[in-house]
Amino acid sequence: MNQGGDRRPTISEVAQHAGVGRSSAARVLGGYGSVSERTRKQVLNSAAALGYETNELARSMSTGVTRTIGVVLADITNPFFAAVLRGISDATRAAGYGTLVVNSDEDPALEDEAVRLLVGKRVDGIVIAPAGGRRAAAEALRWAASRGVRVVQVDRTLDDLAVDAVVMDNRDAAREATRRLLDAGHSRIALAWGPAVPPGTGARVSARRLTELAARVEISSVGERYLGYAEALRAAGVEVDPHLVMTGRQTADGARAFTAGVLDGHAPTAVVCTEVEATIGVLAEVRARGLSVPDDLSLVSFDDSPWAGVLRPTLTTVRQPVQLLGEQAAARLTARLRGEDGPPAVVHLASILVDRESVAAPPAAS
Amino acid sequence: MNQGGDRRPTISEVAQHAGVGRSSAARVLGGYGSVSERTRKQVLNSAAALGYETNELARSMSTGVTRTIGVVLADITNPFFAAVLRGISDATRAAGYGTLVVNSDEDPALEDEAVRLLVGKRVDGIVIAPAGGRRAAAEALRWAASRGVRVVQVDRTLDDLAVDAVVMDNRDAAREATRRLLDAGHSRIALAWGPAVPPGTGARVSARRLTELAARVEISSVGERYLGYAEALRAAGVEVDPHLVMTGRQTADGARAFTAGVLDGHAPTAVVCTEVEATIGVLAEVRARGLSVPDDLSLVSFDDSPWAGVLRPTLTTVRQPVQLLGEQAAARLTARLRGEDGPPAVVHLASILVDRESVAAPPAAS
DNA sequence: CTGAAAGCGCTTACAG
DNA sequence: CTGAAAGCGCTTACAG
Repeated sequence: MNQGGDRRPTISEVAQHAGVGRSSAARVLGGYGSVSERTRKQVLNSAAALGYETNELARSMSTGVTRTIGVVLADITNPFFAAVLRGISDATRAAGYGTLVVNSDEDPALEDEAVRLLVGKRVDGIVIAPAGGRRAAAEALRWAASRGVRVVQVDRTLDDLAVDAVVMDNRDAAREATRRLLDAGHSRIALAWGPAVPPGTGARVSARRLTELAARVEISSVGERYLGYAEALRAAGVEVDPHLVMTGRQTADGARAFTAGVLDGHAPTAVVCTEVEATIGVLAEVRARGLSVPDDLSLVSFDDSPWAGVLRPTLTTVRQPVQLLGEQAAARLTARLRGEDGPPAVVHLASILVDRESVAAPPAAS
Repeated sequence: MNQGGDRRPTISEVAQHAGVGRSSAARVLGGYGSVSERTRKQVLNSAAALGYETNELARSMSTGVTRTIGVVLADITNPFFAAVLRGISDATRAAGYGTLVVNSDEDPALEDEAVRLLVGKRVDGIVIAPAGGRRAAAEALRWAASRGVRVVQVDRTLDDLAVDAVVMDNRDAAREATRRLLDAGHSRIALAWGPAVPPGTGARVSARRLTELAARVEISSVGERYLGYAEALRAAGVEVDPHLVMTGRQTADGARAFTAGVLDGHAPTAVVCTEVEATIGVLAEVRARGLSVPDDLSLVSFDDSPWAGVLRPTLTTVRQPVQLLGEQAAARLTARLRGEDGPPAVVHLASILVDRESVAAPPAAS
């Protein structure tokens, strides 16, 4: 059995062993107040002899501070969120905090439950990538924020939630990506994926409706990317063709189905993929048809990955400083916890476009 | 500002509001003991009215149980560990636990610090992929385990640490992978990566020495993979050629350098890649030289990824149920926490070989 | 500088 | 069933 003595010595025991009062022992072990050099030595010796380690739980109980922050992300299995978490975790660790993670799977109900769990555990603050679109209710989150739990949003923002946020400049990034394709001579440019159409809505939606969805209903990062895409097209005098904007299920399979549909019709000559999974879905369909990137279809994707440099062709991608995103969010949070004041701010991080081989001129006769 | 009333109501306040004793209120809110239907109603009403939520911290303080488990992994940015964490997190959440994660970056010092942090926060148990090789000191971990903190090892095991473990059957998997190559007619088969040679040792090591490193010093999963590779070769009457076993820095760049070296000499016709990063390094070098997989070099890799199906050629890989690995580890831990008794067990999970296009017969004239 | 007391918000025996 | 008391292991005022 791996028992072996469950008890850990307490301050009282150390004090007794050292022959000093409890408060004195607490002062040296807790690192506050002042004590004579002599008693400090005695206490330290006794602590070492007994193998004393402070009980953070008890400490938190009396200080009201846990030095733990909660993190709610869609799915850490997604490389994007894994990197965000890494950034958060590194930054908070450096500041002396522990990190409690929960996956929300983009499910508002799970998210609410996660937030309640974290608040119940008395985390000092929460970093969250809110699920469910800009106008999501996110009751637990709003409740927590209003009760004084510090929260910072990462990657996405909610309407009417006045707390700090750190996001990528998604609109800008998508505009650049689209422009790269425009500059190469394309005008029929697809987007995988765009704003999701609420189930039940007919599949057909106007460009105007897409813009509305993007601006109000969609997860803000996805919405911003659509907006950037549309802006780039319009600036080049190209109309947004709703057929070329994916509005179905936001998964690799969804992207693949979208690609199949669009390739069967008046096909695009290029595509912007806003997520790794979108890229994978698009490529799967393109390859299944024996088509070639970039000869038949040019492609720009988001979220650079080590694989992008090893695929053939190598992929032109929007590289986002994802880990930095997490670090900044955590930094914002710890600053607030340190008492930093001031109105909520939203920090935008710029991305860079990495040119590789997946963009070429459109096929001659189209 | 997002303050707004930092105070949350306590049991005492609810009791007062309900006009009952503190203990009664505690009984209904804590869900223990027995109370009359009447007082239960009153308490519940008051709790709702005041917006009472139990303070888990205080509860933990008196029960000695935090319902939180600690997880120490090398790097969650690695898809393998991300999936492990996901599995752990799902399983523990279902069992009502929170998950505190820390990255160790394969650094024993960071790992020790992480374990201490977790023990300080009084986690109920720890799931860890120990860094530093089978014989690692892992002082904090051994200390924790000996003090009654439940620990289970995942993906790797330490010598002389008598606690549960859940691992992949790495030796078996590597044997299969190597055999696939042997069956295709290869006999010069490289391994990226194999056991790391401690810095300072000359680059040249014998096959015997490699086996010793694999069995005793190397991280157990990596060691097992080397052992499986060697067994398959020997079973086919092929000698292990130490030149074909990567012993340098275990990174994508290290794998690339190894590939370059080996391709400059008496080149192998096939390679087994035991990690995603190894695969990426090998492919990078192969492509830089304009060589073709599988015409010039056959390849089997570990850790299936969505990308593997989209690369050309698609990659023959060993698919491991990584998320399951995490789930099982967490299940083991929660079972122990529930009081399950018995000697420490190590659970082996089988992997399956997914045949795709990256294996062919060796080039005719070699 | 130092010690005894009270308090953090729960749960756990202990009487009624 | 119900309430008052003690205790979990710290920190925080309060006297000396």
